[in-house]
Amino acid sequence: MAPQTRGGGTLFPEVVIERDSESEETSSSEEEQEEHEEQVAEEKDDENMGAGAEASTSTKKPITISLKKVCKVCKRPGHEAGFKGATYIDCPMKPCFLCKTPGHTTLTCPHRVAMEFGVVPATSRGCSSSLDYVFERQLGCRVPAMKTSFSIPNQVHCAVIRYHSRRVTCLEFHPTNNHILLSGDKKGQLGVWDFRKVHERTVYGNIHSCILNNMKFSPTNDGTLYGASSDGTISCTDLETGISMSLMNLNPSGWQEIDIERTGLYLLMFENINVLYSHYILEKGKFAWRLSLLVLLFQIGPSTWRMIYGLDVNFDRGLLLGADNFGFLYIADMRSNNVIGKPTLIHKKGSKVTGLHCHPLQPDLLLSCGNDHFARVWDMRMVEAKSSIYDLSHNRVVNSAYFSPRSGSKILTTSQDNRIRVWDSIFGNLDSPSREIVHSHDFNRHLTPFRAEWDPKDTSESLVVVGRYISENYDGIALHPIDFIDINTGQLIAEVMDPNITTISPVNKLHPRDDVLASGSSRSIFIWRPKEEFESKQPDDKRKIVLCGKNDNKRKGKFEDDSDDDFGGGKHGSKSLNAKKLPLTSKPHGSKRIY
DNA sequence: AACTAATGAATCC
DNA sequence: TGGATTCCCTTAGT
Repeated sequence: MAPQTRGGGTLFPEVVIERDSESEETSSSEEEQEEHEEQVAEEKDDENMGAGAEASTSTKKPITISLKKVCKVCKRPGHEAGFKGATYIDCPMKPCFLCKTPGHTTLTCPHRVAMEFGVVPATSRGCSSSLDYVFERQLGCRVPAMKTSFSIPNQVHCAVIRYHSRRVTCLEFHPTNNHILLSGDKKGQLGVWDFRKVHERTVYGNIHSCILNNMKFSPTNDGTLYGASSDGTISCTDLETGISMSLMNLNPSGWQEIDIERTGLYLLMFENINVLYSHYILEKGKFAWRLSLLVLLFQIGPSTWRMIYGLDVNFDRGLLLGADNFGFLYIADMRSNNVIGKPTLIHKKGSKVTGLHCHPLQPDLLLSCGNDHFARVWDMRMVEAKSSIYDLSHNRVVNSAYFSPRSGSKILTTSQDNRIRVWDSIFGNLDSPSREIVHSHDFNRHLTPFRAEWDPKDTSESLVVVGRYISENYDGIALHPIDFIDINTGQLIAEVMDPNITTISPVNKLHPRDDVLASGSSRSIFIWRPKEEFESKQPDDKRKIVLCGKNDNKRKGKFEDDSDDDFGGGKHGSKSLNAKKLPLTSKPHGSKRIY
C-alpha cells in the first residue's frame, strides 16, 4: 500500500516511536513484538504502518516519541529509580543520595554501613562487606544497640495523630513542668499539650499568621514563651491564657499590606496586572480583582516581607535575639521590650539566618548559622558586619548550629550536604570540624529542615538525636527512623522507629530531665520512652494514641480552624478538640509503602 | 489508583 | 543580580 501523505509525502518530518524493549517483567513473546514495532517509523498522519523504509529516506529530522520506560530521575531508559516494594532503588546515574559522591548508590554506600568519619569499613559490625551488611540489615530489621549506657526512648508512649493542621516545625519541653510539650506548626499555630492528658489538646491560632520557626522559654518566667515566625514577628505568649504580644515586628506596615516605601512600584505593577487581567475583569468582575490582589500578595509580597527564623535569649544581658531571612540580627531588651540599635548583617546579605544560639556559660558568645553555608561565632560585645570570631564553613545550607549544652565547648551543626559536623574548641580548633558524620537529612521543600540536637541530659556531651530522611525496609515497610548518634565515635547508637509511623520525623526534642523523646512527624506528635521503663512502670496501660482531624468528626477537607491558605491569619483563641482514642496497631500514620 | 498542590534552594544564563 | 527552571526516598488530599 502506498503511503498516504501530505505535501507529496516527503516534506513532513517522520515520527519515530520508541518502545520499551528491555522490560525485564515482560514475557519473551511480547518483547519480540515490541522490538519489532520499535523498528517501525510512522508518519504523523499515520493511517499506515508500512512507511518505515520510505520515511527513513526523508531529509527531515525525525520527531522521536519515546514510549520506553525511562528513569524518572535521569529520564534515560534501561533502569528505573523508585520504590521496589519498601526498598528504594536509586538512579545509578546520579551521585549517591546519601553521601553525594558518584560511583555508587545508597544501597552500597559505605556510609550506610558505618557512619564514622572517613570511610571506615564495616568490619566492626561483623560483616565482610557493605553488601553483606545491607543484606543482614534487611533480614535482621533491627540494629542492635552499640552501647547500653544510654537510655534511649525507643517506644511510642503516646501520641496525637494530626495534632496540628499543618506540619510540625518546632518542639520545646516546658522548663519546669515535666509533662508539658509545646509545638509549633507551619501555619504559625502553637500547641500546648500535657501528654499525661492525651485527649486534651490546646492550640493557639491567633499568635502568628505563618510558620513558627523557633520557640524559647523566658528564663525568668516559666509561663512565658517567645516565638519567632515567618510573619516577621517575635511573640511573647502567656501559656495559661494564650494572650500574646508582639515584641518585634519586621513588617510594621503589615503582613498582608503594601510597603509604603514601595507604593509607587506596586502601583505600577498593579497597573500591569490590571492590563493582563483586564479580560478577566470584564468577564469575571470581582473574582479577577481578587486574583490580581493574590498575585500581588504572593509574588511581590514575600520578596520584601521579612521573616524571623533564628531566636534565642541572652539571659545575662537580658536580651532577646532574632535573625531574619535577609541576613540580619535584631536585638531587643527583654525588660523594656524595645529593639536596641540597628540590625546587624551577620550572614550574606539577602540570605536566611536559619538559627541562633547563645553559649550556655559565656554570655558574650553567640552562634549563628545560615543559608550562606556558614555557621559563625560572634562576640556579643562587638557584633557588627564581618566581625565574627569564627566562620565555620559548610558545603551547603546550615540548618542548625548548637553549642554543646553543658560546657559549650563543642558545636554541632546540621548541613544540607548530608553531614553532621562537630567542631571542638578545646580538643581541636574551629578552623575545621573535628568530626563529620554522613547522615541522610537532605533538604526537601516539603519537609521541616532536619536539626541534629544534643541530649541535654548527657553530661559527656556525646549523644545526639536526628531524624533520618532515607528509609529502610523493615519487614516490608519503608520506615524513616530517628537516629541516636555518639558524636565521639560517629557510631549509630540506636535507630528508633515504629511500624505505624511511616512518615519522616524531622523534628525531635529530648527532654531536659526525663528519658523522653518528642518527635514531630508531618502533622502528628509522638512521645517516646524507653521500652523497659514503659513496661515496668505501666504494665497495664496501653499506649495512648489519639486521632484528631478530618476522619474524627467526619469533617470534609480541613480542620475547622483551617483557612484556605498558609498565610491567612487564624483568628481563634485556644481550643480543645475532642479526640478519638486509637489503638496503635489499627492504622499507620501515613498510609504508603506497606507491602 | 492516579493524580495534584504545597513551595525552598540550586543552577543556569 | 534576578528570573526561570528544575528537583531525589513528601504527604494528604481529591
